[in-house]
Amino acid sequence: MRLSRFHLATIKEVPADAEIASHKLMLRAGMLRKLAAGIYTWSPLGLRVLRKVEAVVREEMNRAGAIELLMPSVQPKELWDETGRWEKFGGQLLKIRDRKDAWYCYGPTHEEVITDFARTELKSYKQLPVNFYQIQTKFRDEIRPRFGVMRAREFLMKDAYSFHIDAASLDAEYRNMYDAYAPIFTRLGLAFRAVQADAGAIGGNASHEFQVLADSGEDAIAYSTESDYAANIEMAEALAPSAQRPAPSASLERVATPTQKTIDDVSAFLGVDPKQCIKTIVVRGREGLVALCVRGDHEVNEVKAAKLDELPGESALADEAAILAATGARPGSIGPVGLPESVPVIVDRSAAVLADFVCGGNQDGTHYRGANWDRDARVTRVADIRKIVEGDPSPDGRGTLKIARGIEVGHVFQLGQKYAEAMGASVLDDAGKAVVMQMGCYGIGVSRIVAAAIEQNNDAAGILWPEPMAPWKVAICPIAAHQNAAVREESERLHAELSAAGVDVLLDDRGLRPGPMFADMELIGIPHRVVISERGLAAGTFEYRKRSEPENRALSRAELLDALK
RNA sequence: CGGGGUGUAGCUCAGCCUGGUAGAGCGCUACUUUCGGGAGGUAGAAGUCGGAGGUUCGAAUCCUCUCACCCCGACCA
Repeated sequence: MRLSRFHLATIKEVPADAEIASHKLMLRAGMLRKLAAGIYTWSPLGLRVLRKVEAVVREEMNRAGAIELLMPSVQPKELWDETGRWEKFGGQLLKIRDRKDAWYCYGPTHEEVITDFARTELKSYKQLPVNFYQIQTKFRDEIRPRFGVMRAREFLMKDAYSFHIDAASLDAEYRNMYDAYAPIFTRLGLAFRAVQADAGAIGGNASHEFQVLADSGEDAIAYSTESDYAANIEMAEALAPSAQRPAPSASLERVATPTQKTIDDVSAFLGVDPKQCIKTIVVRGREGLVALCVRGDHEVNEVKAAKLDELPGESALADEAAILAATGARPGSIGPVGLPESVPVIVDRSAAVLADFVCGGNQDGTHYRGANWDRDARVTRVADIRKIVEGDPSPDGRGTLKIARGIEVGHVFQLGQKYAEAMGASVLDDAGKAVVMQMGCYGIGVSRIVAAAIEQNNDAAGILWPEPMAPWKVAICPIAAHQNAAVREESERLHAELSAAGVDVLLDDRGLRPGPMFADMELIGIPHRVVISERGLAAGTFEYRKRSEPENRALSRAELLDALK
């Protein structure tokens, strides 16, 4: 490729609204252009990278036995009504209307469409198992898109869906996909970790996420110092403390805390460790309100809480008026002591072993000290409802937990029969009996991988692409070619030779001065650079530099070709 | 959804408080000198000041409405 015939549009200034390295660099390198919030044009340069990622994903999916197809991005409402997700999916679903006023959505995911496809295509157990995938544009109307293509509304995703006669077959394919994902991210040069995950809105049983490790990641993952345990912090179990609850030794006493509402304020005011306080959160339950109690230094894990039987499947804070009506106090003074019978009190495992604790007084401007479970406060149930913190014991009993940040680039789910059941997707088994199929689904955020790779691989000069996703492998940079025919000829010859050898090579024939030319090649992250100059020609060597290394090397022609092929 | 902020040339921004002929840097075009780490000179093109309405002799500037975008929050008990 001759750069003079390509469209490269790098910029020196950092665009104002980019926050993180990958977003800044993608804009500076001219890979992206924003059209609207969370909606981007991929420039020719950006697209080259995106296509390379796509190619690796496609190759590994094919290798793992999945079959590619392509589904429509616009989907009729009727299909989504069948699973109830037209309503349940919420605001992320972009709903649109056609000229006849019929409703459609722009697909945020394709369980409905693939299940519809499967129920008409698949009739016999002999056609199973089968795994269909596509690489396609999705749209999710995110509350707050940010960081460029890291969290965009429109994005490119690889989504695969497998169909099975039974759970054992699903399990095997789940394992197969899990095993196929590691080589994808490894080939793309990413440092990643597979973690146990919550199934979220997609639903289902087993679920793992593949997280690229990066400080700018939006997810938190917990991992053990001693074992290979790793889980999204939403899922990581906080074990029950081994200690038994001490017997009460203090008597219950109401104290005035006129302006102290937060745990920090109350504990400082009363001279008590936050670990001796109970934090009470009031959420909307299935019927009425539910009180969630955790230790003062802990936080409620909303994902865990949402799974409680007492909650309607989501964790939403109660509004102040409802809290006041039910407890007699406002947030800041709520506690488990003396709550009405109608409010279940769910107590976290760590909170349940406290004695003589401080908690809200259910009367504005007061707290209790010396409170005790059972004696003073009713316990409906003890459950794991808090977020783990660093230093908690690992749930597998080996080591303690640490927390790292991650970018979710892949997610595998066992859906079970959730969609097949709702949409009536069944096949005949070997006894001629209709059996509802088991399903799995497996996603990879293709466009997000591009951003994640940059987060992990950049320096002051720009991007350092892992070779498999670099827009070109080699850049040829002629110095002062306009005044030196030999430089021109040698550059052309090397370009032709490498191209013929199948090397993805870029000849920078724009005629720029060396400074801007080098700056551009470094910014866009070409892994290998060869400088052709009068100096080098005179010495009979090529000046070669690896993007990841600080020094040039003088190579003979043979050495150079060897290094680049 | 709540709070805060910003919309002026392709990009980054100044000008607005205190109303009076639209600015800078980068980029772009032409010519020229220069040619191993984002060069210099000369000349030039380029903006319905997000949109609508209002106040005023006069609005980028003041007022009202509206749209878009950005940031923070949405675990506070």
